Amino acid sequence: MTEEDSVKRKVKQVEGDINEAENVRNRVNKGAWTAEEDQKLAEVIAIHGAKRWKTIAAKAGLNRCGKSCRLRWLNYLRPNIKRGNISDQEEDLILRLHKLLGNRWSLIAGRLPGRTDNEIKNYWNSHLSKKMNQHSEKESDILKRKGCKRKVDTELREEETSQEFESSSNLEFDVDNLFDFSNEGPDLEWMSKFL
DNA sequence: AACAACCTCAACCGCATCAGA
DNA sequence: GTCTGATGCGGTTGAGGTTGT
Repeated sequence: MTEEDSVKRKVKQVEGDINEAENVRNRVNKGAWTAEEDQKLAEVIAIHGAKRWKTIAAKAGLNRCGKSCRLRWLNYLRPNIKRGNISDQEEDLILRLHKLLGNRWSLIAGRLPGRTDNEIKNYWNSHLSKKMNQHSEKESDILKRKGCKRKVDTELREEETSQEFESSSNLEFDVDNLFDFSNEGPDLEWMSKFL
């Protein structure tokens, strides 16, 4: 694609965004969903399937944009959604997958049945990122003081905490299944080969 | 009791990519 | 090959709840 094409595309996208923004200002509902909206959306999806979100929004008589309907369905209304209480095993899985994949939340979520990318992203940002920071701080602290002949009690305790963190990661799960990326498309084939 | 600070999570936004005409 | 609308993704925001002072 030439630079000119890319500029044209950009302009179109901006125009589209402006239109969407105007729509939003004029008529589209925003903010928290009501039980009534949820029900309407679920009914329409049951009939027409979870695709053509703009049409679904219109058919349901919701003053919502398609994007909003899609998000609501995927993160809240979809069947088999697990809510709350991420288990230790799930947390461990998230930590490992994040180490491997980075912030590719949808891929990570794909390995955690019933969990959404949004939920995992939120959980990471509110719980795990802090935990990781604390963990790495402890590690660097110990490294700094490695010259000391004797470890003081507190340092030992910190090491124990660190070991607890590591050992809590030794929960059981199907590694082969977890790290089988063969169905994720060509961009992750390298990972399958690598593993 | 009142207020501020902090935390959580649902929802929105902007952009990239896909798919069909 | 190009255009355009639809979809998917990750980052960000903000309302509401909780905790601390």
